Amino acid sequence: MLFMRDHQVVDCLNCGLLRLCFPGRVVTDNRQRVEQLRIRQARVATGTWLYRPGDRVRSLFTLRSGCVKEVASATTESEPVLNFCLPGEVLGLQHAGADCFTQGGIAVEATSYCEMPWQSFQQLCAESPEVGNELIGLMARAALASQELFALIRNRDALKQLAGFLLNISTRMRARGLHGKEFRLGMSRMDIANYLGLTSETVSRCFSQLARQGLIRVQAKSVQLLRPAALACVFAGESIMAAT
Amino acid sequence: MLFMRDHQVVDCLNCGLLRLCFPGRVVTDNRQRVEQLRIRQARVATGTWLYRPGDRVRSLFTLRSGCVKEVASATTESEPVLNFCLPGEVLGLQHAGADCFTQGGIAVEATSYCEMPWQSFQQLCAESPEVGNELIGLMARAALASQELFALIRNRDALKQLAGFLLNISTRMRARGLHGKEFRLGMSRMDIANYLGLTSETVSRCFSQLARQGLIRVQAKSVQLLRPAALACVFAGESIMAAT
DNA sequence: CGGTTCCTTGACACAGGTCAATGATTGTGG
DNA sequence: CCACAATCATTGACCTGTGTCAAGGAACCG
Repeated sequence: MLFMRDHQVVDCLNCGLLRLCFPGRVVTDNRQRVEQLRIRQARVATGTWLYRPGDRVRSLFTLRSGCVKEVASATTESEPVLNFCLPGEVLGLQHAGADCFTQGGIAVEATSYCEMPWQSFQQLCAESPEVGNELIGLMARAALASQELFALIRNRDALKQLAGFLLNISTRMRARGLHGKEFRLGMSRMDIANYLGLTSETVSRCFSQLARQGLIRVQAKSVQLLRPAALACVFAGESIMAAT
Repeated sequence: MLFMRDHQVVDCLNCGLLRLCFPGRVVTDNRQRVEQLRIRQARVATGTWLYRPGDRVRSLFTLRSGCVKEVASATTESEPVLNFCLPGEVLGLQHAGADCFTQGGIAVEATSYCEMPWQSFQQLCAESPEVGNELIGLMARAALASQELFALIRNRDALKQLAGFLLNISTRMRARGLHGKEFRLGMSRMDIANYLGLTSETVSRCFSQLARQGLIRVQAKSVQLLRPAALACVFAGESIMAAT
């Protein structure tokens, strides 16, 4: 595995994802302040740890492309996956105010991200309560999303779980302005299994079953949702009616 | 079911749980400010909704005694339980900045709590960045705890799940200065089942099994951890060695 | 192009869901 | 304060769904 970190200081105001990091109004009110955040951009290869349990917490991350899985333990994989972070999403919010990471973050495919130091960010919060409120809102929404996924996983039905997982990914992609019906799942079947609390075999079988029923199309890591409404029916536990 | 709300304005500085709401240093630095928070105290009976999905978010809650379950849906129970809130813990943090509740909170036993308006609290945050940082830290820790529980539930073994659940409750009780080895589980078996993603029968069977092995003692809703170390072994998946 | 890793599919066993009946506990009204 | 009723907890028998083990095939990387 190549060590291909390649840091460079970034100008947020030229960043297309700017509004995804923080809502526009905060930024326009604080152009000079945002520039002081000293954000660094980096690209890493599959399998790279963005942070490990025990590392000192110094930064907050925003994904630009790729996918990062959050894991509970430092041991070599096959561990429960706590979350998948998608492009445009913020990573590491749960460690605000903590000394050391209690979790790890691993790129599951080639990933580029921005890294902003907490220190300068906290300073910005102190100067502008508005930014602090944005942070609080961001954390609250993340917590709600986390609990929603929580509920998803306890749907004691591998097929429902996978259907819910795909719909969740789709929704999050759409929220970032990407195609919600055709996307690439960068993570392995094993990662998905460790996320849903299943085995990779079962995940595989469920993919096949959904494909056989004509609800999705799977080509390696590319997934296409052919009948999202029917998929939602599967998730809800109803039989597949003639949904669009 | 009796409607036994009984509001009264509370003086936090005489509250024994004060330090549990917010760390001492914040309070001592802001005595006058805390008094302006206009906190109300209330007692409710089993089954009372503290808030329902769709209700406007106005307040933040702190439990003084009892237990509240957070649920995803407004329908009458038998729904996934997202979290149990124990005495001394803060409820509703995930709704910071939101308009309406997306979840509901139901007392699973006779419960008393404090209710503080977000409005006055946010004002306090704006005046004192230190309080804002406390809030952020509180939310971050809550998110981490939530993800830890997340991992717990995916232990695909009903016995391990229940062992982990009991240890988790025990740890949280101890963190609040209560007995960690002997406590009352106010919620029903069904609630526990809905929380762990099991059925009430399985939960019941696991309680019996742990009791049969001499690890716990169960008397209705009272639970006593006889061999916590052995319980931790069950949770970890190891066989029960001669742990204390 | 070859080797490794990952994905898919099959056969089988077992944990836990489902259905059902009995026993304990809680709360209510006389 | 006690008795009754309703809810909740426990236990058993049976069956489905998913984990486990194993083998073959596809995709990815050097």
